[in-house]
Amino acid sequence: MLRVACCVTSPFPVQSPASQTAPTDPMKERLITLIESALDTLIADGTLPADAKRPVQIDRTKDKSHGDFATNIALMLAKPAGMKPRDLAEKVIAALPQDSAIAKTEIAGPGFINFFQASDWLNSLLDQALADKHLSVARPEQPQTVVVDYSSPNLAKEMHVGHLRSSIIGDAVVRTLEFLGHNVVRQNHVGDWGTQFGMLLAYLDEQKHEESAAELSSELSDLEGFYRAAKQRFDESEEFATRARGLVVKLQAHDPDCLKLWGEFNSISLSHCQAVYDRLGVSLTADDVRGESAYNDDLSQVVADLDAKGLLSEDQGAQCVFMDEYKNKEGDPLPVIVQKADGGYLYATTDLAALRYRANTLGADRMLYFVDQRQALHFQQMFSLSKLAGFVPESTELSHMGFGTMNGPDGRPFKTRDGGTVKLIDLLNEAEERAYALVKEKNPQLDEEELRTIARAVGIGAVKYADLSKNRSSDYIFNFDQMLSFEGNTAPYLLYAYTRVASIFRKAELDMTQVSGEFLLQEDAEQALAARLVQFGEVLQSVAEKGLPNLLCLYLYELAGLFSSFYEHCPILNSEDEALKQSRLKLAALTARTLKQGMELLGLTPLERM
RNA sequence: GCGCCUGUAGCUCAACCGGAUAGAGCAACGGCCUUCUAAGCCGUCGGUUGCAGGUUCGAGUCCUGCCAGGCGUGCCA
Repeated sequence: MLRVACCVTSPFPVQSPASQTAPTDPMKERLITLIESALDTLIADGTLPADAKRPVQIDRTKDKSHGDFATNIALMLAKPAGMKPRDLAEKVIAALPQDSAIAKTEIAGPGFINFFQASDWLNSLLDQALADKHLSVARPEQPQTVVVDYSSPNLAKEMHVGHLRSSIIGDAVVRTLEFLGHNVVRQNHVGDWGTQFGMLLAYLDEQKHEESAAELSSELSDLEGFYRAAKQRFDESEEFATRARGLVVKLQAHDPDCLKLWGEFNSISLSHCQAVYDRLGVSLTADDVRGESAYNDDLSQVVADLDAKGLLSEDQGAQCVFMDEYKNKEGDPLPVIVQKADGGYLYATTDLAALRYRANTLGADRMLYFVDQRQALHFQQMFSLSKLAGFVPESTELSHMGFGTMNGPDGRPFKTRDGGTVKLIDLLNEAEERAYALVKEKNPQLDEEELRTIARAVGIGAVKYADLSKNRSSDYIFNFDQMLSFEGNTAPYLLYAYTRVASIFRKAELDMTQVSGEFLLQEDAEQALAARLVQFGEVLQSVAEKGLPNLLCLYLYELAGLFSSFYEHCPILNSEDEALKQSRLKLAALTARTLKQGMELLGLTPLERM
């Protein structure tokens, strides 16, 4: 694997322009403005010292009895003001300008100020979202160009479960960034170069003398088997291994025969990858492929430029850059080796070239790398060095969105019974088969074609959601049964919630856009659902900033749960009051659209029935 | 040795910049289908947040020291 698996805390923090221009929740912004105004008043009348001002923190409350929003500002300023927190809170409230969005304020606990939002205000937010194709999700004031490096399989091998996380999580973040209005450039940095390739070409060359072209072609279609055979030769024969290493150098020297062999691998292997992407619903295409080899011509220049900057030094025959921040086990400076003693270039050299390309040619404001956590040190070094060398502007945000290792139920790295890697395609087949059996059992009356369509959405969705719903940074326990249980916090739960809404509109013979009237939110279930609906944009913003799709999963799961509760407790079509019926239809319609949009951003396929 | 990550209910995971009574799902147990899809809803049970200190009005969250596991640490990617 090349760049298989979260979020690492870099010792060299990079600025996040995203967070500076981020549109937050409109209600929070409004409250912050009001509170700041109140603080100014208190400073002016001498209640607070002039230097007491600090960022106002507004949180959504967890408990409804605490209202909708809360601020701890009185607790923060109690000491500088020399007042008891609750007394200060009282002053703050008294100094708050009138605002129609707020129905009530209260002091609670040690000195929190709780805000209860006015129902008119909430209703107007809901109506705005309903009237907007973009669901009232704010667009950035200044869209960024975000280059996202994800999936990036090794073309020398078949894709396996280790590639799931990067591909799926990366794709969800990419979709979210695009929806928000950023300019996203996908980069599939496939491994089409390097030592492993030398081994394969050496083996291919060997086989050419022993097999017909037809046999060879057939053998190549099973890349996995081909790779194993080559690896075996490599491990067993020193002579073969030497030849393999030599071929890497020949490749780098653009030897025509080598290049021809190499081209055969690429086209076959890429077609396998594309089939998996299509099946998985990952939005990558051939246009997004820019493999390691694409930077070959620039590698010598990278080294020369490092030299020109005075960063390069030779050590034991290799061309290295030493940075003070990085030490080895003896406490001596740790090098980044950019050219081996034999003249060959390395992974690091390629990544530096890629960083420069992405900054200069692609014009990246931000670069995200969805790559295995184990490569954290490598990326820290690359990020530091690329800025030190001036390959990337200081202002560019560079983030390694690392993720944990894929483990089996035993907590050990995930393998098949015989110790091999699990092919992605096998996993997807299994998921669809299980889903098919379940769908058929629940809805035997559906025709075959629809059964298959549903099984695909449910099965593939379950696999993706299992991964998306977990925090990127922790190791991942891969469990077939859990992944495909289809109960609880799973993709089918979200899909099901959506079909329930769709079913209502089907039954009523209404289009989801054919809703009117005013919101009348009386029941707890209605209010809770409504309050959650207006938080969609805020959640998407977090996903885009942090690269954590599990936040969107959590939101959608809670939204679906709140809808289910509403659905059970509040009759919609059977409502006796026509105005109430219209209000509930509107709530259902907005829920449906939010769920659908959210699922699409996760790369799930919403279904009208299941 | 040094560095990074992880440790929360029996299991899998949440917990927004330090905030109020640490939440879900699975499993277990008990209710709810003549009424919009029961892949659902409602409820019960389940916790010394690895351990010990510290900072704070307030700590799962921040600091220090331990313990356990994983990963990384010069010519692989």
